Amino acid sequence: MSLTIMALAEPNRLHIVELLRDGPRPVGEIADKLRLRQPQVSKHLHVLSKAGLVEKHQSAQQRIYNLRPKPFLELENWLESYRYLWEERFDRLDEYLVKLQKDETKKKGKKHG
Amino acid sequence: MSLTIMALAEPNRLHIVELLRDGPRPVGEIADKLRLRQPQVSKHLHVLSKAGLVEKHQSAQQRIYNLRPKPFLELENWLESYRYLWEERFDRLDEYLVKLQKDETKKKGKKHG
DNA sequence: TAGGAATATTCTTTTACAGGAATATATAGT
DNA sequence: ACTATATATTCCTGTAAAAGAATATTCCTA
Repeated sequence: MSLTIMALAEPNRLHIVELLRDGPRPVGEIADKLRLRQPQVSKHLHVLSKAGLVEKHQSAQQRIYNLRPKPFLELENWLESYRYLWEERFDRLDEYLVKLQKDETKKKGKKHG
Repeated sequence: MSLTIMALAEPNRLHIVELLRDGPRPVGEIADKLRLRQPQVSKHLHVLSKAGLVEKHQSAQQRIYNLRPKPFLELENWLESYRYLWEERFDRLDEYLVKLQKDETKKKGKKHG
């Protein structure tokens, strides 16, 4: 998870991933389409590879990179634990503020009594 | 999207977000639980705030931070465009390799004829 | 096996950004 | 007004990591 997010946080790497969403691509084509230098693309792909986001297949001199599902699936699972944020009817903030209010009332009561 | 991911990519910020998943928290409590210094927490919260991931509410001297749904929802939507990765029956890689194979065959044919 | 094409690696330089320390600001209570 | 508490801001420094440049490696073809 953390590795996945860190790999995706670099803008050019995110672009590469978004390009690969449309299908597998050799390094040179990625460099062309994104107007990056080949060595930087290779380096970014290396990082993405370490994070398990892409895999490499060889075809003559070319290296074809394509996305791997696992980290995306994991990201999706992680996100699920935040789904309550837009699905819950009432905010937890309200809850919290009401709780604070109550605690405050208690304190004052104690002091006086 | 890009902003969201970049904000989440810093480990301590991710921890903060995961802590806030359980409910709103004042700065000091975040610092305590994550064993971070207060100024760093404030700074991280500032970044998270700029990315729209958190909002701040005031209660006496305390500032209560809590998660905002929007960026999570957007992340979820973004992820949806990758869902084919684990839902599709056949790999796009196979497709691509077969295509390469065909192109190669064509080339050789041309040369000879 | 020489040469060319595609990609990877290495080394250096540059830059963004996280942390540390000190200080400033805001709010409440006395 | 003064003090304490909670948080924010500023300035400085160190460092990780991205880009640039040059070179190495791998593989195919003639």
